Amino acid sequence: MSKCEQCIVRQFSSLKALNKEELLKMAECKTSYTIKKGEAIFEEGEITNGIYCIKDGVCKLSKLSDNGKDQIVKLVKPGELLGQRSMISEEAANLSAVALEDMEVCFIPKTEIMQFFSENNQFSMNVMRTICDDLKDADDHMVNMAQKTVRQRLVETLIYLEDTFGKNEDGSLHIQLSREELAGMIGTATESCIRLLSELNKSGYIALTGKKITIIDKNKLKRFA
Amino acid sequence: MSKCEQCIVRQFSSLKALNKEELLKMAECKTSYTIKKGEAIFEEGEITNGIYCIKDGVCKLSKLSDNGKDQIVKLVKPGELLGQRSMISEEAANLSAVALEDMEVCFIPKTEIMQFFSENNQFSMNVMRTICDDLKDADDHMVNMAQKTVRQRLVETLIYLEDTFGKNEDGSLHIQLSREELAGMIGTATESCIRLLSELNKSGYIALTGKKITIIDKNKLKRFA
DNA sequence: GACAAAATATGATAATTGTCATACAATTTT
DNA sequence: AAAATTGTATGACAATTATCATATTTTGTC
Repeated sequence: MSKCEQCIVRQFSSLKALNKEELLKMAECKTSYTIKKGEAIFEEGEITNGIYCIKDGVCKLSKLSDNGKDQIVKLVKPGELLGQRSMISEEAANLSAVALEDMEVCFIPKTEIMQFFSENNQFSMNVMRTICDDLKDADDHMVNMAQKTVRQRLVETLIYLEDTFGKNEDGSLHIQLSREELAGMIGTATESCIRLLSELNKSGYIALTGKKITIIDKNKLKRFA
Repeated sequence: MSKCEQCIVRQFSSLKALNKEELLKMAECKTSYTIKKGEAIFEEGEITNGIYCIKDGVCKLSKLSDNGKDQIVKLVKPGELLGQRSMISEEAANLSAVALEDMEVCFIPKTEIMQFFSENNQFSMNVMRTICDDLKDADDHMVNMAQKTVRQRLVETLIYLEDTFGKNEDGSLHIQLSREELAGMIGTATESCIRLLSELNKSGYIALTGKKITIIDKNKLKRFA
């Protein structure tokens, strides 16, 4: 069992407010998991009874719509926590969490977290702030979905992916999404997504090499949308 | 200055966790306002430095999109609190709050609320839970915006309005929204909204009498969408 | 009540987006 | 290595939705 005290990603999450004693307690009750690309950490409707701290890898949070398509609501990076919302609301998960890469996550039981809540006010405030940030992002995202065209959403998503997850040495987006997943992020049909990528490619804003996507001129792309 | 202790709507908000002493303190520092229909409680970008408790009337929370249209993110009823998110995140308001009816609201300064946070754990948990509920609603709303047609969104919004705000004696929706506002809720052009209402009217699912909208058969309408 | 302004309604048309079909490429399985 | 499966790409077409123009109705103001 590894020590939470020495875990680097913890510094980036709400958990940074925990003191030594609390970290030792947490290290004792946590469970570590390895999740393979494509596997689910939890699924919509599942009761989780705790939260997951992401140590390594990226996952998607998505929801199945009535039309059978999976809408991706958020991508989650190392250092972030998963399942806080359902735990606090005492509800089943509203979203599914599926690994986009191989992942390492730690599970911390609800009882433990609830105790931190009642004893460590700074920790509570951190969690609250994180959820508030998520709410702002969700509201903004919603407005974009409602008011922007598919092309605008695609362009903004590509820029977001580069800014958030970085590029490979060859300049292509580091994070690997299938066309279907990209379509699920921007909220459109897979074919429409492919078609628009094609168009951006032909116009010279991006380059497509296999599944790799490279943004050629970010500012030009921004202005175009 | 009226007593918070006797305020009925308080019972429906996170504020129900406050004890007698805290309520007395709050009554002393709160400010009551009357807001006329169409007036703003606060605007996007404004620094609020506290929260508003809605005593009477309904308001819309909206955000101006790049295309110049106002997207309505949420409607807020008596008993609910406004401005919690920006206060906790220590940011300017992300949304504008504009009265849809004449309103009565109370303003409670940030310093006061922050003290309740640190001294009353139940209150903190209540606020957290409310924000978690908002986040779930926002995520679901986002998926709907991304995956459903304008017709589906209109139908679901009409049903939501009846379920949430009730009907008049004549059976029409109690809450009065302009066509532009309704379009702003479902995320579409005003003309498209009007056209679809017309269509639902001609098909007998709803009745339009002036600005009044009456749902004729809720179940049939649901099935239609 | 008359006028101006705003809101609602409808038509015509264009643009966007989704769906279905099919082809091709890449990946996995046998 | 061949076959099967899956993912990507593109064409053709239909459906949805936005935009612009223009009536018509309602509301507010003097």
